[in-house]
Amino acid sequence: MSTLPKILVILGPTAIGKSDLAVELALRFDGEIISADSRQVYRGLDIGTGKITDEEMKGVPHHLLDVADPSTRYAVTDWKEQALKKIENVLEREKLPIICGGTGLYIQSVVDNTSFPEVKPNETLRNDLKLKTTEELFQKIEKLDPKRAKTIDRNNSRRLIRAIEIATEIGYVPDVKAEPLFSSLQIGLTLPREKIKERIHTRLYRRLESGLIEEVQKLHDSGLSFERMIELGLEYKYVSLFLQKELTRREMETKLETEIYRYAKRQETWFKRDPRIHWLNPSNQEKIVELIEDFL
RNA sequence: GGCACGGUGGCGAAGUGGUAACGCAUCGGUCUGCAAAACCGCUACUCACGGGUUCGAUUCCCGUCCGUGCCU
Repeated sequence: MSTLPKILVILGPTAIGKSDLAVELALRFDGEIISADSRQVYRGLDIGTGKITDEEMKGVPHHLLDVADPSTRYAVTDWKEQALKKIENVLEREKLPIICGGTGLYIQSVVDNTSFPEVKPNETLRNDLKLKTTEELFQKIEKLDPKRAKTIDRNNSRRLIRAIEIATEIGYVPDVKAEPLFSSLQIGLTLPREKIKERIHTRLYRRLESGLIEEVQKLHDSGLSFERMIELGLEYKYVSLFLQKELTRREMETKLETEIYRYAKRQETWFKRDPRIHWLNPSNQEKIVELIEDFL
């Protein structure tokens, strides 16, 4: 029997209805929500990320929203560190921590407590490596850590650079460790692809009507570069391109719609490989509640 | 009605007398500090239709249909 503290995880692709469900469950099981969304951590990214509003929270405390400035880079390790603290706090208050979000890597980092090498980004090294071809980068990591080279994606320069960064600093790339700190129940929300596509469509147009474009313009006016917003992806990326006249309104809308859909598919692909996830239709609340009761 | 050009996978777009580049989407997948990111793989037994020439046509010829532009 596990004596680890219990946490609940609500995950799934974008536009599936995670936030609403999480609030309902928090009310029912006396929980607090810890958002696991790599973009909702940024202040000012509201409409585009579908950040929950105060009324929608219905008084349920939400953590890890608006904890970073969008011009700075916030990464998994930042999130993991903060999330672990928040979970401890919630547990101390004898409430149920509910992690809710669609960023698989973040969720995994606390569910499995995966380790990340303690090597900080080395900008000078990165800039240097950026000039090399993936071929060259691969040869470099092969020399530094042949074991890591065996499994790394040799076409992915971003990964190659990080691996080289780690290996040059500590000599090799350490294996990932996973030593869970909590006992977690992961509930995955899903719907047929067609449904997801539909929901993405209507949600996008709702966002456009509620001022998505204005939000991006405002962020830009306040000093956030289009370049950075393009990095942030999806809504911020394509609306930025539109505002810079690189896309027509129509092109922006259709491109964005398919990109969001593709993102949803990537999320599903990520989650699919974790057999511990209990997949359910978001409207099947009875079953979800039942699962949680059994778990608690 | 005449003249011209064109009809290639879901979309865009190459191309050749010997049997179909590429981009996007679709579908599948990867994942050791940027994860809404980065990266990988698959996908036209077929080139509007009918006939002809040819050993062989998507590619040449004729006709039909459709589209676009120009002209009367």
